[in-house]
Amino acid sequence: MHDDNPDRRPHTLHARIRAAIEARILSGEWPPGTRIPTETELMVDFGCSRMTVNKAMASLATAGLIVRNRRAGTVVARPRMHSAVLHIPDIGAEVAARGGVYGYAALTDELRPPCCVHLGSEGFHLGQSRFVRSVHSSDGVAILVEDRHIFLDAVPAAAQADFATNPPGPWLLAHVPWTEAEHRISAIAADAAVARALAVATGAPCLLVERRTWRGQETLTIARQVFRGDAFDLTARFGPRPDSPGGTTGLQ
Amino acid sequence: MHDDNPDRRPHTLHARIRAAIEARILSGEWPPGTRIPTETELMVDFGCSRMTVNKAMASLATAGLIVRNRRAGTVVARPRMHSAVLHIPDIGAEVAARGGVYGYAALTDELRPPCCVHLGSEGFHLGQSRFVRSVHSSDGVAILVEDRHIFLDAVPAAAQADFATNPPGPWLLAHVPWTEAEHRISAIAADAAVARALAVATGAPCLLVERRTWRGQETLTIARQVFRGDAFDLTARFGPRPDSPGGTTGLQ
DNA sequence: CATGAATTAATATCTATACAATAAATCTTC
DNA sequence: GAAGATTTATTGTATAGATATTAATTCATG
Repeated sequence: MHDDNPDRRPHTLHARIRAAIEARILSGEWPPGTRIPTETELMVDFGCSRMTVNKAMASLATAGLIVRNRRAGTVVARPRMHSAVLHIPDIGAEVAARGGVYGYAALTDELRPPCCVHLGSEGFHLGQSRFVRSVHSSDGVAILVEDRHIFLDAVPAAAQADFATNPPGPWLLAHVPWTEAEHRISAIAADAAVARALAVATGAPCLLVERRTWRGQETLTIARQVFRGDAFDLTARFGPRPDSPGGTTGLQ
Repeated sequence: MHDDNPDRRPHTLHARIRAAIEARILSGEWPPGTRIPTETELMVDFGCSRMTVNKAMASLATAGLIVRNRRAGTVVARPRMHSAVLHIPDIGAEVAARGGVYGYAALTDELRPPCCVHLGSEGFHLGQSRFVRSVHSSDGVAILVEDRHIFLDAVPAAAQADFATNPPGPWLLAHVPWTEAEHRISAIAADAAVARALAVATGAPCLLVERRTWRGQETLTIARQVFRGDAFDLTARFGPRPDSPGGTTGLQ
């Protein structure tokens, strides 16, 4: 028995409408903030009833792709920090939320030619990237060492961004819509380089978060973050159903 | 400005219908497998149109609480292992998936009187619990030390379960519906007891997962799992929208 | 009995319409 | 021109009905 829906085109009308709008958002044709046609206009465009358009739009709204307001209309949502169930941590915001003074310093910032990058045991062939190694601190205490690759094919704007004083994580979240992320979390012992950067003993337990983020098939960024084990934890709070609250991160 | 919805009762009709059915499922009045009244019956019960019932049911279905089939009707879904975005790991299944021989041994199994339990820096007053300390291994190598409390007020059936040969995690997942879970993930150094149980050096990096699971307001279980840092990682893969694939765990 | 055709019970989708709720825009009045 | 009232554009919810789709069941036929 072959695939029942080979062209990936949903067969129901409201699903097709949803897919059409979603495609324009994810492709970047309708960037965040773009005003989307009204239900009445879409009803004419697609030659169907408003209820059908409404079903498609309601689905996009609960998915967080668009924001709807009575009278004001519907706009493409900007990428939201807290939308993910295990959210992508913004260390600066976490430190500030606890009243600490956040510090950021870039140690390395360079362009890297297309190469094979290793994540875990796999190797990937990837295009030119901007590579930034940075240290993040709270009240002068180093908390996190981060190695980040941003792939310029997928995110050309990253070539001009200022990562000397601004951490790349929040910049990416604010500017780049993503469709998928993978976190890999493990415990490692600090090696000499990490121990020096974090001012801990060699062999001290650290939390390693390796993250890869995609838009569609395209890899946007790969991050390798090493947190001080005694200063950081990751917290994810969620329900078995998708409408549940998102996660948080916490400094101990 | 006070709370706009103090009684927590949704004001729209389809949301009230959804809430009514959801309540019966979560309370256990309609356990998994129960046949739910047809749309036509509910339409009469609630005195509304079938479309309104349909909207409520469609929402429950996408949330994964019910399973709908044409002609066959609608039944309460059974709790699914993989529904959570960061899923609750079933170590036995993970080991088996990699062709390893899974081992489980309970070190302690006792009833504990109502007391205050500490999780992180907070203390909670909780009822009588069954406490099980166990070691999980892969091919004879200890991977995980787990301390688990199961609260008998919330899960009375746990008093009779056999945890001498069956790990409590999968038993809970199979028997107890839950509404919310919190994971707290950090890196710690192995203390003497953990080092002995896992056969690693004292001070070796370990991944600590503290998990608390609720049904409604009631705490079902608290688990403290210490994984060998060099043998385990947690992987979460997800999208910014709720219709994305779930997470996995992995043994390295 | 076995096989296939017809029936039927249930969900799935779509339409057309109505009215409610919200907030932006506009107008009135001082 | 500022404050308040009114209009209006847009989304949100609900209804009643129509038709499509699916799969369990029953029935007919060999």
